[in-house]
Amino acid sequence: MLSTNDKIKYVAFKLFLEKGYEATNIREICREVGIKPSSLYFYFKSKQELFFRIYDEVWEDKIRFIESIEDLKQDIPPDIKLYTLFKSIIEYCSKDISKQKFLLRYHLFTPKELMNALRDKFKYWIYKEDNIIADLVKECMDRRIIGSGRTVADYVKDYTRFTNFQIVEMIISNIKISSREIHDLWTKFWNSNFLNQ
Amino acid sequence: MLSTNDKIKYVAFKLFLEKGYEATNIREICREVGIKPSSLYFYFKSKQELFFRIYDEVWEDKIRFIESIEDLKQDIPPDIKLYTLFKSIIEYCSKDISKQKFLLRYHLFTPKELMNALRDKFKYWIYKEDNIIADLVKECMDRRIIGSGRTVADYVKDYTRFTNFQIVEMIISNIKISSREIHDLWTKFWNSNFLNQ
DNA sequence: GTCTATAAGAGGATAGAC
DNA sequence: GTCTATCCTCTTATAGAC
Repeated sequence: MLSTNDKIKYVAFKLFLEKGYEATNIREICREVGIKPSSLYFYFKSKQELFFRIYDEVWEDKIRFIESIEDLKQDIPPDIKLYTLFKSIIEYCSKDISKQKFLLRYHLFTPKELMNALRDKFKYWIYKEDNIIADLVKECMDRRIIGSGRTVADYVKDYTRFTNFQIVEMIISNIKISSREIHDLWTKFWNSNFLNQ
Repeated sequence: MLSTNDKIKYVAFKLFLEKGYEATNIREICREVGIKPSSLYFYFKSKQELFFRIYDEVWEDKIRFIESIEDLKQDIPPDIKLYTLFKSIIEYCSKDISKQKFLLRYHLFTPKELMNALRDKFKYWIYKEDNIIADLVKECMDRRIIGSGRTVADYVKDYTRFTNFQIVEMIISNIKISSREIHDLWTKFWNSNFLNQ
């Protein structure tokens, strides 16, 4: 059973995703939750605060998932770890694409009144995600698995670009990527972008 | 010098793209145009009508561009025409990506009150675009340039999917695709999806 | 914690003068 | 064609009772 606080966030997330921030109003959220608007303001001091709490939790969930991947903590070659990370993220998104669609919506079409705060938050979370990837890339370079002619940042950029693109494809086409496809996509990507450079 | 009608559409397009339909209000459009709200209602009977007129014009512009490509009317092999069409569309989008970003926004995150009408309009325009591609695909099959093991519709789907994804990549990454890249992308796509099937 | 009641303003749209 | 003035509804948010 969800607490009132969680119910509000659950309903608001759904409406912010489907209808967008501006078109979603407090009354509708409250109607679906089964409370009066004044009660919502007991939990969240404004519509903006409600939105940002949800936004942060979407990212928190993703980062926590990545940090919980057991294989990344084991003594495994770092290139295998990069593949495992990619595969895990795609599987995480396949299970429930709505969180990624939410992020895409607000990164691509940010409401003006959320712009400044959202840009800072985005930077913060991307930095966290990039650092995890950068550590693995560094290890690959140290062990000479990939060339040192490019910077770590370049490799990280290619990796996140590749991963994000698969996510966007899943959102737009509304299809899931099979294990076989994940493997094929990775092989193509790894051979053309990371090896022999 | 733009007419008042065109000025309204120009300003409204910009705001509908950047702020979204719900967050854009008539008063703001009128302020930027330099008229009073009641004057806008002389040209457009509602906010929805204004939006749909803009939406249709964005598609009209794209279809008119495609129909104006001289090479598609010449006596050239149909596979070369398919490449020319792809190349032309990417160049058309490179010149001004905002129209495609507008379409992506409203196809991916459609305001509820526009949903039904927009779905019908979308079907109408996609049908037009697909027919142009289907004609070229049919010619390729007739001349045995591509295999007949798949339906025309399958080929068309692959083609539009491929093209649209390059457009989405341009929108999200905010970069343009060079002539060289257009050619390489096409070769890869053609060899893996159209030949020997 | 949840309610009723309401403030204060912004929204789309219209009537009718010029 | 463009204006002034205004209608009516919806919006976020708050005050204060229980």
